[in-house]
Amino acid sequence: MSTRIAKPARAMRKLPRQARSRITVEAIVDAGARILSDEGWAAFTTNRVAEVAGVSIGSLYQYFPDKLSLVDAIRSRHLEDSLVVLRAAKAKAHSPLDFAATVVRGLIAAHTRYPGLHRILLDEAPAPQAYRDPKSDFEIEFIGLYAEAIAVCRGGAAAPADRDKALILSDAVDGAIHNAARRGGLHDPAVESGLIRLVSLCLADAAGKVVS
Amino acid sequence: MSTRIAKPARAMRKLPRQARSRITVEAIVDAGARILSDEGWAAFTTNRVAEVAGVSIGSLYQYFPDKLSLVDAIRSRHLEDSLVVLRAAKAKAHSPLDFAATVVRGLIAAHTRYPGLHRILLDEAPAPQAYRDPKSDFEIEFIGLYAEAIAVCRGGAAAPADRDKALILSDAVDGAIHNAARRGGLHDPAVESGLIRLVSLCLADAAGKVVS
Amino acid sequence: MSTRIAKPARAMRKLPRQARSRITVEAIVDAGARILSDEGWAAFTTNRVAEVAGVSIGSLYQYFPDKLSLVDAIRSRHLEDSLVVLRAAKAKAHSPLDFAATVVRGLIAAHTRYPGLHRILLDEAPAPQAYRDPKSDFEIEFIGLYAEAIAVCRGGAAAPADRDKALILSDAVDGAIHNAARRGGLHDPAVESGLIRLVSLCLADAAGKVVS
Amino acid sequence: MSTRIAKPARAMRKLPRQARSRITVEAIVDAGARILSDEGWAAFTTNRVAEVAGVSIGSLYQYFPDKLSLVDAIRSRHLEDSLVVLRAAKAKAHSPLDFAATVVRGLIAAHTRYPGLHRILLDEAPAPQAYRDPKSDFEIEFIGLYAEAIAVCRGGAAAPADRDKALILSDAVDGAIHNAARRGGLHDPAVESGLIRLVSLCLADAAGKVVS
DNA sequence: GATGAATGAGTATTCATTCAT
DNA sequence: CATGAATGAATACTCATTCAT
Repeated sequence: MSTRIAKPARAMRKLPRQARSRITVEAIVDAGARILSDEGWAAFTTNRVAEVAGVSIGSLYQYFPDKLSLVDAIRSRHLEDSLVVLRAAKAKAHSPLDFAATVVRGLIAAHTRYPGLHRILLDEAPAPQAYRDPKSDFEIEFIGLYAEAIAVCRGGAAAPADRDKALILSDAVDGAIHNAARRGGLHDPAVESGLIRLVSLCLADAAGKVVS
Repeated sequence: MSTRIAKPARAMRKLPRQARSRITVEAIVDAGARILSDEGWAAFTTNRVAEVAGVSIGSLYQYFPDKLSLVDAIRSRHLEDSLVVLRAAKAKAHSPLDFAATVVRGLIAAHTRYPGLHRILLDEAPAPQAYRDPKSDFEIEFIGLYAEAIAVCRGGAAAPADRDKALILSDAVDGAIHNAARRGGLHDPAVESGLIRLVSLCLADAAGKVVS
Repeated sequence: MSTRIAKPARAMRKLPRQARSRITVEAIVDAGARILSDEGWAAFTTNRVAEVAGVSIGSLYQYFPDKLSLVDAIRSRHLEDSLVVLRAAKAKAHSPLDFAATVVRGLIAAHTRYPGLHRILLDEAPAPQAYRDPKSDFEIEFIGLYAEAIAVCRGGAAAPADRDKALILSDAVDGAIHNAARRGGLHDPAVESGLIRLVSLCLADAAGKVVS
Repeated sequence: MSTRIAKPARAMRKLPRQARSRITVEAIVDAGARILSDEGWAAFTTNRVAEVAGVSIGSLYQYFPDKLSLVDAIRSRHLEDSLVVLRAAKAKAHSPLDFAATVVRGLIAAHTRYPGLHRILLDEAPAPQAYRDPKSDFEIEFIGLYAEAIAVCRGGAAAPADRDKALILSDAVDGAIHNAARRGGLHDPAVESGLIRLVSLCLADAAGKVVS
């Protein structure tokens, strides 16, 4: 969650069809993520990524038309993780508390994998145009999942206004998670419980219910 | 809110004493903010800032030891704006709805002045060390104001747990505002009303009350 | 002789493996020496060196981490020339006069190739740390050759005190050659004969003999 | 010895006539020498010199037309010290050993005062045109004093060839002293005695005598 | 396809020098 | 005379990207 992107505006130059290619691409993305996470945006140079990936700079450009497309690929991975969390949580939306707990714990876990990466992606990496694109596949599905959760919670059909509320809720959770990560307080129990409370409160309210 | 900073780690090289100097410094900061807002981080070159400020590059470096210190100066301005909003809202904290409306509208207004600036500051500009410092003067006062609002709302004395709740709330509002700004939807009425609802809900809940 | 250095403290960034690379590196060092010799330290700009070498500035930095390392490379060449002279002269050390004549003429010749270079290297180019290092490979071999010459002249074994005398003699010759070069009087016959006389006098004296 | 200069090519902009002016000029030269000696050539900026001298940069340029003229002024001081040594030694030239001891000890002392200064002046500071000028007042007197010493030692009248020999001897001593200073071995007893031996040897030889 | 040498536009920063006050 | 704010040409060095091998 957070850096909202799905279809990278700058797509990969060619889809890796052969096994060897796919391995190369993966090595590059891995190296990039590791450098970004461990050494920061300043150390994230295409030549260094190629070196760490054990690949020549020429090969890197065989698969990524430019530096930004590499960042996008790294970012996309993380967005997918967030989607997985939301998809899993939707099933529990009948109980605001269960939904909230599942989402919050899942997102905290997703942000724990590469601790440094998200801060860099958020604070230092230049965001592509598509970044704010509300029309991106990711954005549509992600907000849609929140909206469905609201509908499920209400026990009725989905309403257009649900998306508005979903948007606010999604953004709020995004801010809370990332700012906690920035502070290094992602695993503070008060953060988890406070955020779960916020989510269940909002979900219930959006669904026309009241939480005790 | 958002980019949390107070005392710029990298201070200015020399304080402008004479009137002429102060004008120069102001022109530089203004030019920097304008470039950042209108043209993005990539165009934010020290030489370009000096040019737009109508000042020589040497003068820029007379007052700012390096590029980052200029970014800090620009950032500090914005943080002060956010503090002003919170200070004003605290007085209305007895009514969750009034407090929420004042804070949300104030912050939206504060983010309207330089529409592009905050996204750049958040997404592209490299953040200094102090950025995540929960011990910064700004952070302490900002969170403190939220916590006091909770106490006022409850009608009792301030409790330590108030700060935890204030933190979550502050971060959530931060995320909602900035993501809306990213999308260009900062003035969507649904955003304003939805966020006001979120804030009053959380404030009331934190104060042990229930909102109808 | 003069600028005493052997292993450049600041080594090259990468060793040129391919033939193309070696040519590039050589072109850069050549261009640097020519500029230093003909136009002086002030004109010795990395961009200018690259231009004269017919190479891009990027290529220069591919092989030399910074400007100083280039100066070191140029300097090393010259030191090697001086060593060659001393090595050749040692064989004639049984006769103080022959040794003196060989050394003096050889050094004068070595300083004639790039007339301006040595003055620049001595007077204007910033000297690296290792410059005064008496422990450098160059210094050790260079002084050692003088000391051996003293021993050979005496017809006995090498004594520790020989190094002390070798040091003084080496430094004195260094000063005489370079100051003559500064004056443009390197080829004045009086300089050559006077210096030969000085060297044979000192060598004989150090070896416990008397020159007629 | 060494940095040969007398009449600075770039003279001072105006001679300080009034007492206040002279004090200012002295403060500037002092500050410059101190910075050069303590912090090196890189720290030797006109603005910094002015600051250390407690003078405005404008005032510095009132007395020195440019940076080089300041360096010249600092250098001249040192040359004067060397002249004083030679003048004192001339009286003892009847004894090669006495002359040699006086000169060597005096020069070593002169180079001890500002230990760092001479290395900088020699290794890092750019030398002005006049530097190698054999026609400079300093050079003429300095070499003349050596030549006179030779004549005195011989007990006869001065001969033209004496200057040639004086030149070599002067340059050799220069090299020995400065290289020892570079190594930090200026006070090594072996250096002093070795150099005294060299000087008396050459002086006696030039005067047609033999030293035991 | 892979390689890595080469490119060169671009950037932050310094510092000698001027000149309005 | 003194001040110090302002100037801006100059420079070392980086790094995304290309392309000959």
